Amino acid sequence: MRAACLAAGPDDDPDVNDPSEDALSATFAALADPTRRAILARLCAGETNVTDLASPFDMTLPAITKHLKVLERAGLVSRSRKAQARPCHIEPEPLRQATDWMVQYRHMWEERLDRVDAFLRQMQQEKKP
Amino acid sequence: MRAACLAAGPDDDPDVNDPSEDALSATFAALADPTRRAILARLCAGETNVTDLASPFDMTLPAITKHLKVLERAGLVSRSRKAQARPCHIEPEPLRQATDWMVQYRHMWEERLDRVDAFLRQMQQEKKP
DNA sequence: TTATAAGTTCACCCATTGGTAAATTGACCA
DNA sequence: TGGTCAATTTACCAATGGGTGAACTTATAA
Repeated sequence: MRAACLAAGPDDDPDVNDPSEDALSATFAALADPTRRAILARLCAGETNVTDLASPFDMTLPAITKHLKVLERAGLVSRSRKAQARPCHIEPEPLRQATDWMVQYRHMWEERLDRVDAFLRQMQQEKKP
Repeated sequence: MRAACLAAGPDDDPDVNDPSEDALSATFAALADPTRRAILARLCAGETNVTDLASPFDMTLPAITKHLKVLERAGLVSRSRKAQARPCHIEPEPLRQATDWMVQYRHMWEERLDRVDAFLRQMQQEKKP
C-alpha cells in the first residue's frame, strides 16, 4: 500500500527514478552546511565576488571555491565574469522548488500531529505511570 | 559589511556558533536523501514499524536502520516500542523550523531577483553582442 | 614586459556516509 | 525450553565531503 501523500512515481519504486528527486537531494545537501547557507544569505544582498564572500570565514579560498562549486552544481548559484573577478549571484528556482516541497509536506505533518499522533502520544503518556 | 538578511550572531563569525545552526544542518542533511524523504512521506500516513518501512526499498534492513538513525538524531523521527516492533512516528518540529528558514529566505530571494538581479542580467545581455 | 590581484586546480588528508553480510538481542509463542 | 519474528549491532568496504598548502591560470595595471 502506498501512502497517499507520497509524491510517487508510477512503479513500485519509491521516487528514486524521478529526476526532480536528484535536484531536491542536491538542493538539500547544499543547504546542509552552515557555510553554504551563510554564503547564500550573503548573496541575498547582491552579486558578490569570491574573495569578499570568503572574508568572513576562517577558511582558505580553495575551501570557498569548493563550497561554491557545490552550490553551483545544485543550481543555487550562477556566476559571471567581470575582469579577473567571478561574481556569484543567487539562483532562486531550485530553492523555490525545495521550499514548495517542504511547504507541501508541512501540511501533512501538522495534520498528522493534530489528528492521530497527539492521540497516540496521549495514550502513551497515560500508560507510562 | 554584513548583509542585512543574514540571520547572524553578534560576533564577526557568520552563524557557525549558533546551536540552532546545527539543528538546521542536521535537518537538511537528513532531507538530502531520497530514501529518507520517502520514509518521512510514508510516515505521514501514520506510525509504521521498520520492516514495513523497508519493504518498498531494494535495500537490506540494516540500511534502513541506519537511515532511521539519521532521521532520529536529527529529531525528525521518534520511536516507541510495541512488543517486538519499534514503530516510528514523524516529529514535525525540526521540519517546521527548516520550513520557516526556507520560507523566510524565499522572500529575499524573490525580492533579489525582481529588483536587482534582473537588472544586472539585462545589463549583461545587452553587453554581450 | 613584468608584477600583481582574483580564482582555480591539484594532490593529499582525515572523517563521514551509505551500503553489505553475519551475528546478536529481545519479546512473544508453542 | 526452543523457535521465530523484529530489529539492532558489529565489522567491513568504497565513495564522498570538507579542509589544507602549493602550484597554476588569467586579466589588469605599471
